[in-house]
Amino acid sequence: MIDSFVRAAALIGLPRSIGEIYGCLYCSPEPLDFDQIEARLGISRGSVSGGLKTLRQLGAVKMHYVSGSRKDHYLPELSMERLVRGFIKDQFTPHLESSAERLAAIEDQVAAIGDPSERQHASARLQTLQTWQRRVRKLLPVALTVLGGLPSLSRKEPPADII
Amino acid sequence: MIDSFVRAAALIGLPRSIGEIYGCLYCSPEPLDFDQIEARLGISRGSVSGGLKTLRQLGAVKMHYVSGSRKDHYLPELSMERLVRGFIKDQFTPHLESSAERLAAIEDQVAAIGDPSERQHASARLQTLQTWQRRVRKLLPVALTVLGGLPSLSRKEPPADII
DNA sequence: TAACTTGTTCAAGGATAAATGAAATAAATG
DNA sequence: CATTTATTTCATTTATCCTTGAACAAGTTA
Repeated sequence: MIDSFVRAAALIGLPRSIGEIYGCLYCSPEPLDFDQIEARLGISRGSVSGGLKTLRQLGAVKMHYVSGSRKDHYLPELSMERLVRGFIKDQFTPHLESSAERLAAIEDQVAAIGDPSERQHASARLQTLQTWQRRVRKLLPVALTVLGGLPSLSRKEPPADII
Repeated sequence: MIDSFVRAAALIGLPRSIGEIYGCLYCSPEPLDFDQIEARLGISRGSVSGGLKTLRQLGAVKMHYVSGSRKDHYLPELSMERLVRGFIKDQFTPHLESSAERLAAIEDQVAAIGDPSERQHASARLQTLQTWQRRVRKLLPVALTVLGGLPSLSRKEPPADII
C-alpha cells in the first residue's frame, strides 16, 4: 500500500521518502511520532525531518497532540480536496505565475522583431501559448471539484438507471 | 520561449532535451530536420534521436515530407487537445492501470488480515483509495475537454476564482 | 562495391536530486 | 542551569536519470 503512495508521489514529482512517510501514516490506525516513522520505514532522521516539513507545508499531514508525550504526532490528511488544494497551491500555482511573467516578457520581445513576417509568426505562436495557459487556469477549479468529490454544478445527466 | 517548453516538460516529468526540441520546432516558421535541430540547440545526436522518438510516440511532432531531401522533417503538433491526449495515453493511463491492479491485490491482502479491528481499518483506507482512483479516472475526460478548448456541456460557468 | 548519408543504439561519463548521519539547535525537565 | 530529549541543519555520499559520442545499421549514390 505504501508503494502506491511512493508511485503517486513520483508521479507528481515528489521524492520517494515523502510518499513513504505519508503512506506510513495513511496505513497506521494511530498517529505516529518521528521515531516510529523512522523505525517503520528504516530511513534516516534527516529524511523524516525534511519529508514531514514538506508534508506539513502541503497540508498533507496534521499534527496531533498526544497527552503524556513530548513528541509531535502526525495524522494523514484524508480529504482529497484538501490534498489537491495544497498541492496546487504549493507546487502548481508558482509555476503558473512565473509562466505568466515569462509570456509577458516574450510579448515585448516579439513586438521588437524587425522582419514583419517573422514577427507575425512569432505573434501567432505566442497567442497560442497564451490560450493554452488560459485553459490550464480554467482547469484548476474544475479539477478541484472533480477530485474533491463535490457534486458538479452542471447536473445535466439524469441518473443512468432510470427507465 | 524555448525555456517555457523546457519548464513545461520538466513539470510533466520529461527531460530537458525533449522540451528544447519541441520548443525549437514550435518557434520555427518552417519544418526542421534532424541536423538543424542538433545545430540550433547545440545538443548531441543521441539526444535529438531519442527526443524525437519520444515526441513522435506522444504525437507531439508530425513528420513532414520535403521534396528533394532525404531527411525527415518535423513539425510541432499545435492542437492542445491532441497533445494532452497523447500525454494521457502514453504517460498517464499506464500508471492508472497498474494502480488498479495493485489495489485489487491489496484487497486480497486486506481480506486476509486476522485481527478484525485492524482489518476494518485497512478496509476503510482501501476504500478511500479506491474512491480517489475513481475520481482521477473521472477527471481525465473533463481535463481533455477543458484543455482541448471544447465548449463545456454545462450551461453554467464554473467559478473561475477558486485558488 | 566502395563511399556517403541518415538515423539509431548503447556504454560511459556527468549532472542533479535525494538520502544519510553526525553535529548543532531548540525545547522541556528535574 | 545542567541535563536529557526532540528535531533540524548541512556537508557528504549515494543513486538516478540524462547526455554524449562513437560504433553500427540501413539506405543511397557513383
